[in-house]
Amino acid sequence: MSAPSVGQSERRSGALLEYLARRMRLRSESVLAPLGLRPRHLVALTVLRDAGGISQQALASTLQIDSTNVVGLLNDLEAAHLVERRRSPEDRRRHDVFLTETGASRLGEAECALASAEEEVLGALDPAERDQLYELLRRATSGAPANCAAAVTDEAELDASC
Amino acid sequence: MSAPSVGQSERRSGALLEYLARRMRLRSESVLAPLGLRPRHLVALTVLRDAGGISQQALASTLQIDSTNVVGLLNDLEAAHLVERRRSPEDRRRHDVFLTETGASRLGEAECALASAEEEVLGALDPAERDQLYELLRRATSGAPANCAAAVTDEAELDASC
DNA sequence: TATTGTTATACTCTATAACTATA
DNA sequence: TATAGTTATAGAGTATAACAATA
Repeated sequence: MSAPSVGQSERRSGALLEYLARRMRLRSESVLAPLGLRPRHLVALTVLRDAGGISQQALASTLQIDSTNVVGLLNDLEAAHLVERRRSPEDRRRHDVFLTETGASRLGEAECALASAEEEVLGALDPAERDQLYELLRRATSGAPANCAAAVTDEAELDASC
Repeated sequence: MSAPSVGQSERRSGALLEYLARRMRLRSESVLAPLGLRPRHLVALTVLRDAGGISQQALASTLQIDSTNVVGLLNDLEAAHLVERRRSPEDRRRHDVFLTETGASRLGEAECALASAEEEVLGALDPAERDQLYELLRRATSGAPANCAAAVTDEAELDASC
């Protein structure tokens, strides 16, 4: 490959995101393994740091994974004492999920260890561009994840436009 | 979740990328299904548009997937007449892989159809920011995918720095 | 009756090992 | 002997269906 540009004609970010995320995930795996974490554990911990105390359902919706799989994910993390399930006093069906102190510090270590993975995967970008990318990703992921239902209804119209 | 920021303390893009790519993949799936494509097919086609004629090994290395899985991937795409395997005249062990005209136009349709998925997933970004993101992703993914071996050796030092 | 969480299970994706053919 | 591609197969990851407890 001689300086290839993946996806030029329609300028869609989809394939590029998939491509870059895969590279990052592969490199992250080996860095996270010594900490007993997998990439999806990292994402879950990261979400819980900001949204601690949410229910498993809400967590599933935020992570966009099936709620049945949240069970296993939390079983892993709880067994490692990184998160805690507390039966909600308001609604006894619910479990509120919290990051433990151990979990918070483990997450910090993980993010620290990820420096080398980023170094490699984002090597083509200079520090300023990496900051820019981080900021854009942060803003994009901060966006309301709840607008899915509304957006789906517009789908047909959008498709016709191009 | 009240305007959460996923990953603030160490400012690592890893979890954000994984998170955003997953959202994009999930939305892409339903958009691509009518075209008989899956997200990983799209990535493969996108790479082949720019690097047509490469061997299956090289494709595996570029896509960062195991070469055994390239077989099945290409079987799918070849059955749909989107790519073509040609026995290399120089080295008869090798298959050179090419995007067909059908493949190129199907890829165009797919990218077009992905507009709605992007609209939804990148909804928090304005058009200028989306262009900026696209450009950063394009540059990051254009970087040499061959430097893995070299970079791995530096790993230990980098880890110690933070 | 609807919802939260759980289990069991099937399906997809991916990786490992052994094989064929060319070099 | 080494490399390109293939097959078979086991392991993760994910989704679907049925169930228990609570609302």
